[in-house]
Amino acid sequence: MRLESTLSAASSDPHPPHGSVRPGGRTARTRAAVIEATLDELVRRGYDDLTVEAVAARSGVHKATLYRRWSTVDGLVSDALDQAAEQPWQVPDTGGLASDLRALAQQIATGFTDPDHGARPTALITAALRSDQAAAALGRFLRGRLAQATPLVHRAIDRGELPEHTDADALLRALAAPLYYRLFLTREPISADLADQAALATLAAATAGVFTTR
Amino acid sequence: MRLESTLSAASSDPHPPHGSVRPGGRTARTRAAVIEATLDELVRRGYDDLTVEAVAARSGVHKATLYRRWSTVDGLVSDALDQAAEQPWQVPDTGGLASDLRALAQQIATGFTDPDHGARPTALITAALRSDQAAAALGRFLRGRLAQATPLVHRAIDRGELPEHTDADALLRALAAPLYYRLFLTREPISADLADQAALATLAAATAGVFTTR
DNA sequence: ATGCTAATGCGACTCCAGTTGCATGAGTAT
DNA sequence: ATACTCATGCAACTGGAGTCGCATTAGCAT
Repeated sequence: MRLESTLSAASSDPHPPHGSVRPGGRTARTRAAVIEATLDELVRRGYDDLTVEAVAARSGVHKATLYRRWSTVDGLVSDALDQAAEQPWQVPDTGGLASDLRALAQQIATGFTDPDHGARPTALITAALRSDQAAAALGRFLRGRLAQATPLVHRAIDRGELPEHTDADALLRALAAPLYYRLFLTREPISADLADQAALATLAAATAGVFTTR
Repeated sequence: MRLESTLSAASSDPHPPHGSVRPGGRTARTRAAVIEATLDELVRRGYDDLTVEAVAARSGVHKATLYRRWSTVDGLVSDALDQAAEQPWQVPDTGGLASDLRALAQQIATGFTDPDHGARPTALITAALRSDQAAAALGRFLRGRLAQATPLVHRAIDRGELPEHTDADALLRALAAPLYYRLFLTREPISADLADQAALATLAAATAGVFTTR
């Protein structure tokens, strides 16, 4: 099948693949197709049935190519996570700490529970816990998100809503932990109420000075 | 007409649970040896290299027997978790909520970080996240522990340290979540300070009434 | 456009996890 | 103690994941 008159729309991908010597159109298209197929397979069949051959079949990329570039299914999941980490993220900025925390908690919760778009993130993180390599990628992803959210805390400190030496990382982890704990460790459903509860609990602890350093 | 067909069908579970028809000496010994070998392998080689054949070799139980009773390595991990859940657990009771929470958080933290005995629990839970079946066993384990700890909260309510309608489950999850989050999701080391912080944060939120129902 | 080379396609091959049918041994009932 | 049944040992077999050498295609430079 020839693509001579191709618009090479995929070549506008602002995220060139890893250390490829030839980051041109085909390589990028291959990566996009493979990640897409990986996520599809994850959502439809689950990690247990995620096989390199299935991804090869769905993506139209040959099995040997997948093994050469990603080695294993762990590599596929890791790369999908790294790509997710590259996506920009809009952190809430409502003008007040309480509403910011609430919005952030809701954002996290709906990101995984939204009936339309929640399946992929959920499947991806569940899958990430299934190998050391992908777990490392998950760690990178979560730390990246955390770093993007710290301004939220610093704004609150500047407004005088939080003690001077509040540890932004500790606060944000405290907010996210209960949600992730239930989603991926106990695998219980979470509700909007739980997200609000996490926001309120974090707010109470933070204003009490629990997250201040020294 | 075949009368025996219904009877035999009912009794022909290819993977009988531990309440076997013949729970006598050998079966129990086999299970103990296999779980022991599974934990050993998990700690020494990790889940990635946990293979049924390795457990068979270490336990001295034949490979086919393992496949018959546990099906896969997931089953081995699940059974190890179920056995862990059967172990009794001593919940702190120091006479005060603050010290109870602190002791509980420390107990959880040291349970995974103690250089002598922390490796097995850590390896076991990490492994449990690697299959749906074992994750279900982990859920059972965590919910069981939770249920055992609720009296701690009820004692505090009786002492007047917490609001009347405080949700014990919500409070205890809030205490444990940050620790598990870091141990098994971001895979960061945890310290005694973090455990204290979790206890203090939970205390602040609980006394503020965040965990009250209705 | 031409040639060079990285990236991918292709199919056969290897190897080991997992299965199966039968033999043997341990537990239990009578 | 005897017989019966379930659990385990045993070894051959199967299937598919993963590998390899070579052919083909597409990116990039001149």
